[in-house]
Amino acid sequence: MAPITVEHIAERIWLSIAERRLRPGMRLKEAELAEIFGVSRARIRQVLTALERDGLVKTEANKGAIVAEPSAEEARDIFHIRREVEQRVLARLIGHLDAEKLLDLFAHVAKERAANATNDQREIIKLSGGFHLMLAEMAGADFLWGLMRDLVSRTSLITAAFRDSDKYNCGPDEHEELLMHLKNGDLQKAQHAMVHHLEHVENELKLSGNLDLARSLKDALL
Amino acid sequence: MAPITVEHIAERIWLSIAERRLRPGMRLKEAELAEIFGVSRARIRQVLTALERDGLVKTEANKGAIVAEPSAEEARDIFHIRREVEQRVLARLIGHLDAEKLLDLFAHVAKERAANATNDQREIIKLSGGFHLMLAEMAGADFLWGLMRDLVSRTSLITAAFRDSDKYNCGPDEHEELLMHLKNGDLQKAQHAMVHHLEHVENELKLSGNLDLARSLKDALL
DNA sequence: GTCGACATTATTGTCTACAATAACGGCTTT
DNA sequence: AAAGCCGTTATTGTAGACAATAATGTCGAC
Repeated sequence: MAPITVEHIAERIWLSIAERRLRPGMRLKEAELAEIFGVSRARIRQVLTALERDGLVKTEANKGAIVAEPSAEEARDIFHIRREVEQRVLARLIGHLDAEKLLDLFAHVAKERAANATNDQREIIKLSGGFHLMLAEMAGADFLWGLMRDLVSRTSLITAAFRDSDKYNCGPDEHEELLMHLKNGDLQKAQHAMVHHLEHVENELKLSGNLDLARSLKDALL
Repeated sequence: MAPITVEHIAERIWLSIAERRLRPGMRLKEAELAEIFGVSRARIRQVLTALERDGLVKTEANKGAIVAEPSAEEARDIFHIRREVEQRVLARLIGHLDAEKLLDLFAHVAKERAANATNDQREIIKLSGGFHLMLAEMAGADFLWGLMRDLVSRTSLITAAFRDSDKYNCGPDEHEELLMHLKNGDLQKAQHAMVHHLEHVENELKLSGNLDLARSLKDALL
């Protein structure tokens, strides 16, 4: 049996948040999580600090951790910064790209397509974020990769919080279009496609209106 | 006496790195640090994960932590992203600014000036970074604030690694000029001043120089 | 009956001891 | 003598026990 690692647990929680099974504001008690995953509290503590770093949970001293409750303004900040980071990633990637990497990327998109066909939500979420992280990793820029991991996590949370439908769709088509431009070595078009892609995701969220799902108790009663 | 908190230790190490008393590549053994600061290893562990999040140290599984060794390319990435984030901070700040906050900001610059006058390096470092964090905090944007904390830390490291002179100078004059534009409510000029300020800092680095060896850990921290 | 102080309980924060792992040095072997 | 294997040692990873803190419920006074 595979060992239960910190990353494994963190991913599990991330997916639960992205799938809306864990809602913003929900409390995450250490002992409870330790019981569920069959590990010690020390391990859970590491998981929670990692999740906090990625903006998925918020912890307060002596009060424990809850699933983060992003505001609409924060969501816009995140998309704004993400736009810049992704463009930078592409600029750095252009120099490091070779045929093998391109093949890997296209293969990844193929997997996304397969997951979409079978409607496997969990897989779709993992692969959608994975595509963007893959670009950052191939760019060989550790700092940007770390930022992207953060931004992808936060985007998942935002999507879960502000999207109407249950579908999480960072579409394969737009990913593939992007790859075509990369294959042609056309940075500007690739960046443009990326920006368009992100705007597409952002525009499907209800960021302007009042958010109605999973607010805190006091907000719900006022 | 004040209790030794995690943040306190982290700041202490951050300052040592910024002052070049801890050099990139230097090993940070948990037991040693615990001894020096008179706390348990568990506490040190928290400190190291916090420092890793801010890009100041790099840890490898079962191999411990070392002071991070940023590359010149990474440095450029960091400055590039920081430029965007700072501009966003200013954009968000404009709406939240009032007379009291402006006074606090000017007071902060005055402190910077005082520290410069007495040539108190440690204070200069703290205040220089603090100014930028103050802007982010006043903007009321948690996400951007977190990013800025990260970026300020990394900038300190970069400055320590790639700068010739021992002076760390995020000048008060340029900070004050920025504040004047904010006071006038002129976002564009403020952003322009910020970009210029950051370029100024970046241009004083030499991105080909490399680093030399390490002294003892105790000496670096005392 | 309501407000406030106090005791109780639940939860997080910290420390110490133990286990696992990787670096180091000596030994054997060719 | 050099290279590779193996045992020792140093260092990190993990777990469980204990302490501190905040939330909750209860009792008493006005």
